Amino acid sequence: MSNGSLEVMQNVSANLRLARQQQGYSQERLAELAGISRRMLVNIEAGESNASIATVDKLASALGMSFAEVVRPPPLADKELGLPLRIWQGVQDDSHGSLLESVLKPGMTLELWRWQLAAGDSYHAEADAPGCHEVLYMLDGQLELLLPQQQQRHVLQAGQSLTFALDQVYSYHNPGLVVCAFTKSILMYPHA
Amino acid sequence: MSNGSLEVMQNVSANLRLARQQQGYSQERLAELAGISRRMLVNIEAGESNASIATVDKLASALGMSFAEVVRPPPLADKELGLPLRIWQGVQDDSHGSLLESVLKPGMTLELWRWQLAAGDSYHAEADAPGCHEVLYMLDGQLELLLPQQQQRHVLQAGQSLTFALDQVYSYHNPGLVVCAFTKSILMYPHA
DNA sequence: ATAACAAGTGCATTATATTGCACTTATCCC
DNA sequence: GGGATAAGTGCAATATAATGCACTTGTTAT
Repeated sequence: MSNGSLEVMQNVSANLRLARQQQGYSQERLAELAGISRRMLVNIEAGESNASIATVDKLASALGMSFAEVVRPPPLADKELGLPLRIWQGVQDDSHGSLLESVLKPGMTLELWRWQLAAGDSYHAEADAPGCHEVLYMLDGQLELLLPQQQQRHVLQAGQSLTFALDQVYSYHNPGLVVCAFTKSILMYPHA
Repeated sequence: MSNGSLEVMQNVSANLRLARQQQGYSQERLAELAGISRRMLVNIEAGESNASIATVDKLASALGMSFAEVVRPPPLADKELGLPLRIWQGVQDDSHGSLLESVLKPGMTLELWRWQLAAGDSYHAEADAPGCHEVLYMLDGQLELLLPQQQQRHVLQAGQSLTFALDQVYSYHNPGLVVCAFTKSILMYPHA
């Protein structure tokens, strides 16, 4: 039992219920997928249970989420496309649900972009000037980064970040089934 | 019981043991501080127990850590596969529903943070060194930024961004009814 | 050598997470 | 109306997390 006062469990119940509803599962179906009883899921969603790590992990997996995602404080609710954005520079939009926009005025030593790539979408970029570095921070979903010159391929998850030099070709790809979102910072001055 | 195969519990045991030793606590002392039995702590550190959320949370608190910190993969996950490329799993620090997460390793000329402020929560900061600039980009909710030295007050909405110099006091406040989230970039110019 | 402390083990006991089932309530559809 | 699905409740039964204690092992210090 245990009262629902534990903050972490409150996060768990809120996140689970939201994710379950967004994916269109009933409690019974999700419990079945996770391999736990529906009774337990009811308790967890109601915040009336102090679940074990394993139980929460089963539910996270069944929903395609990481444990950290389920445990973290309230979700970035309206993740879907079309949230109000103030745009400083032109928007390049490639029709099927992807979105590229510059968050900052151009001409600074820092560029800041917010990107969304639709499921399955890709983007290829040529090499930029030496001394430029990119900082990528995943907000939602998954992103696959390809660096052919280094024969490297990385899959980034929400919450992870990655830094690399921009004097090489690279390409993005969204391997997931849902739209992914990330911020892309470009540092313009030379740096060790 | 449960075998020690669950990845999250492996993280928990490794992180707890490391933090406990770094802070110079014996198992008995930590168990006492956390309000759990020493036997349980032994099991958890040995990875032989599928602990409950509440138990892990008690231990995290006793060590001055956040739940997320205890659950995250060990810091060695700092995988440096290729030299110019770094993946970094953010370090979180959440208290009473707000969340401050360092997205990048410290020590770069660019810092990148992800913040969440609980509804009604505030944060006050003293003046930083000249030459530092902040770029704030709202992801969700509302944020009120106060710059008392300039007698300015700005309310930012999701999608908006704002830049200001850090050589002055400033404070954040979440005036909304829901949690707000934003990224906070700090640019550190070597000079000027 | 003895004492003292920290860490690990085995096991019976207790507390509680988890299950299963029967039931209610509400909504939607034919 | 009746039938179907989804969500929530109460309660006994079971599995297991969590406790307490006695014990071993290893280390350090006097």
